[in-house]
Amino acid sequence: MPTARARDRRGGRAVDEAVPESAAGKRAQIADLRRQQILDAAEACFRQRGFHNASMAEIAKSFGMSAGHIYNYFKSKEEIIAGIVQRDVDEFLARAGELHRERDMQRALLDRVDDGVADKLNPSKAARQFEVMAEAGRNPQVLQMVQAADAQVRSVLREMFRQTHPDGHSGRDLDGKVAVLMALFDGLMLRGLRNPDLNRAQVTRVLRSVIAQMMR
Amino acid sequence: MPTARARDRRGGRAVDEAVPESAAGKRAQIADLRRQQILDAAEACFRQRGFHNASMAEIAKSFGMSAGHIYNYFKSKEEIIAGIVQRDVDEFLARAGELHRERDMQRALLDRVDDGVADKLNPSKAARQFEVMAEAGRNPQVLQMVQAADAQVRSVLREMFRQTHPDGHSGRDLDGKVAVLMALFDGLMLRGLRNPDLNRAQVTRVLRSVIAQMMR
Amino acid sequence: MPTARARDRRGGRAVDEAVPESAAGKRAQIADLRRQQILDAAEACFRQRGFHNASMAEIAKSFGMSAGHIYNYFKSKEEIIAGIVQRDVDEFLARAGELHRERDMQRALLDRVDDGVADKLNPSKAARQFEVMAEAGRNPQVLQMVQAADAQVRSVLREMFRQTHPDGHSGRDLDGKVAVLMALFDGLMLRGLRNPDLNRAQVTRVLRSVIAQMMR
Amino acid sequence: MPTARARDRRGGRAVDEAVPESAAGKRAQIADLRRQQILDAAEACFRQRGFHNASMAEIAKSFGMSAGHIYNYFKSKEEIIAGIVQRDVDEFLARAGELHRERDMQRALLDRVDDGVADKLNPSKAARQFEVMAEAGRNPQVLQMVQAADAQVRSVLREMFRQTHPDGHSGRDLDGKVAVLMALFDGLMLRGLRNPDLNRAQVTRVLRSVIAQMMR
DNA sequence: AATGAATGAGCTTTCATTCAT
DNA sequence: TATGAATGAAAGCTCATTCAT
Repeated sequence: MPTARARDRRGGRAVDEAVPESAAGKRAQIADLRRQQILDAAEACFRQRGFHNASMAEIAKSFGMSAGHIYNYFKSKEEIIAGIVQRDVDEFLARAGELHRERDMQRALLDRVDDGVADKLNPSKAARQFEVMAEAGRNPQVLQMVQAADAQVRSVLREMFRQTHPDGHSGRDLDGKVAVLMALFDGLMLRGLRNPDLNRAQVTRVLRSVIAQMMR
Repeated sequence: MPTARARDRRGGRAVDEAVPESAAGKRAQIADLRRQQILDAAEACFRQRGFHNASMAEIAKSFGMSAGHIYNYFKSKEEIIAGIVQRDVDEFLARAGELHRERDMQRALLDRVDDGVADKLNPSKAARQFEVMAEAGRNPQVLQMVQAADAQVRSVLREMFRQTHPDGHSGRDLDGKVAVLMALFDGLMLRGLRNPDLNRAQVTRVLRSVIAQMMR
Repeated sequence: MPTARARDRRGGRAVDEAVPESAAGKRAQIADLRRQQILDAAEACFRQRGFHNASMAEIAKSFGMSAGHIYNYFKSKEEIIAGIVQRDVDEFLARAGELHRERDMQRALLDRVDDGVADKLNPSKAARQFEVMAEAGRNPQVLQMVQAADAQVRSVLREMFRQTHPDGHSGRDLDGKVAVLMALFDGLMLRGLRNPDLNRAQVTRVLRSVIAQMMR
Repeated sequence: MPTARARDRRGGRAVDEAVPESAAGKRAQIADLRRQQILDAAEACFRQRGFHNASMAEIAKSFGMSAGHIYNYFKSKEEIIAGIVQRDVDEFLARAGELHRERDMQRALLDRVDDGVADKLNPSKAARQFEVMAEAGRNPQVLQMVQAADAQVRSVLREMFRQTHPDGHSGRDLDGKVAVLMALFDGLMLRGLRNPDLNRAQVTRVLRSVIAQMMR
């Protein structure tokens, strides 16, 4: 495997990289790849066994790296956890960004309810969210990360409400509406685990109707 | 629950318990007390450090018992976790029971929205819920416990919807409505952690209005 | 059970005890009974689980005594082990005593070969002997006990050889013969465990013939 | 056995091992060394304190390894015990193998009586045998190992008896003779512990004569 | 005499982390 | 860059033993 990797390095360069790329840049790029591999592997292990039951050796072995080597890319297990939370958070923000770029945000949101429900009901994604939230309860760094991301999303949604009814939505309850809207989706994650037989189509229907009314 | 037990003792058992309560009875009483002490201490430790970071020694020391002695009351750490989840679940069911005993369940629910919101936004309670849900993701015993309790609550809420509109609530979306209603409250737990500045009164107002419309 | 025991105490006295037996004597007797009960229970537990895997609690529970109470009769677990070894040793000596009291010791021994073989091949008795011998390897008190008993048995067997051939058995090899004779029986214990399919009758036949020749 | 391994390396592998032996090969070599060190240390500790009184920490410290590191070579303490039993068994079989390769097995056996007696009377070797046998009484894996080895040795001895008297040894008592022959040696292990003053020369003399007669 | 609550030392085992190579 | 040998600190758990009652 080290051999294979070495070959890749020399062979592939000219094609997908700028010609005079510095050796340092090259190295940084590989380092980034390694970081992503580690995060991927850790994510899989954490999902199955939880943050504190998954061992570094396990993570390393799962993609053929030595445990010791991980420490060249992350200072500690904690930092890996933080890295994973960061990716979650980034994905979360990306979605909000998509919504934000739409012209009719309300319509876009309603169009996405189906996807959103499916996503939130996915039990394995949900389980990790809980792990993260539990971690946030005691790890200030993690807490700060999820709170910061949440603030950004709230700001997007606030704008959406304002866009819908420039005057109608009194500032008075705007934040409440945003909170309830977000709670609706967040709450689905618990639903998925606590009621595995839940019918997705039904939920989507009801949810869309509730949201539509909130926006009226 | 301790209250209930105390009632039993005075109320029902004059026959087999002498006035100077039997030694065996007193022992059982102390044993019960110890079990509760352990659960209380564990709860506190778990809240601060999580199920898997809190050690038995820590729990024991936190209320002055030796670690070894705990094993006279609980067979394993797992069993303590299960015991704590059971207490949560019991409390959860007790609330549903209260609702169930009301004549006008819809009105009772709306009256309780304020309390419900306050409860769900309590960050320390929320943190434990996440810990429990994360645990449920990999511990089947715990999963089964929360699912069973959830099923009971759902059945109460289904009845509430039916009571409101004997014919109006088509069976078709009944479960969806129940799910969304529960998701609303569940979701508040994430809100509380992710947005600590959330205004409770605002949320209550919006939430009450959304719920009222769902029931119409 | 304490009740039952109390009844025994009062009820049975006159019959099986001298009339004016002192209270102290009575107590000593009960204490003896308890000691035997403890040894019996310990023996059973040790047989199944070994000296060091059997716990005091286990032993106590197996016959309805509390663990703590055992310490009123034995100072430590070690002492129980010693007590058990002592009983083994006593039984061993009793057999030698029987032989010793016979007029024709050689004939008596040959008559007993069958029983001896059966006894030594009993795997559960054998297993305990090994436990004892292993213990003797590191516990001087136990070692001393088995060595002392062995010396007595050897002296009986020496006498047997002399009785058979007053002049023939040169002192020169007398001890060697005794040793080999004892080794024959001792060795059967290993045979029983290592070869569970061993045919007892065959062994007895061969063994008797070998012994007869040694005595000629 | 280590000797055998060393031979393999120099003799047979010029092909797949470069002169500066491969890193992987060297590592495997060190790993083997470590396994042997652990078994050696464990053997010594077990001899002094017994399987269940000797702690992993003790074993590790006795040759300067950390306790945790042992688990990189053996999955559990049980496995170490099994490893030690395996070494015993291998040695035991090696002796039977030697005998088997002789042309005149009977003569070879008689020549070896002296060594055999010395070996069996060695109290420290004997003590470990008892530990092993006691363990066999409750650990099926260990029991199976000693029984399998015993079966092999019996088969060699059966052949020896047949070789001596092609027709004379009726199949009828053949197994009995083998059993008694083995019991003689096995029994010496108990003799050595129970009678430390035993004169080895005497025993050898008597034993040789008894064996010779059995074979006649 | 008898209980069983309680302790504390010790056990096996796991694991994040370091470091020589 | 990459390995994996090695450590040491904990973890969960067991148990002989003591002691108030």
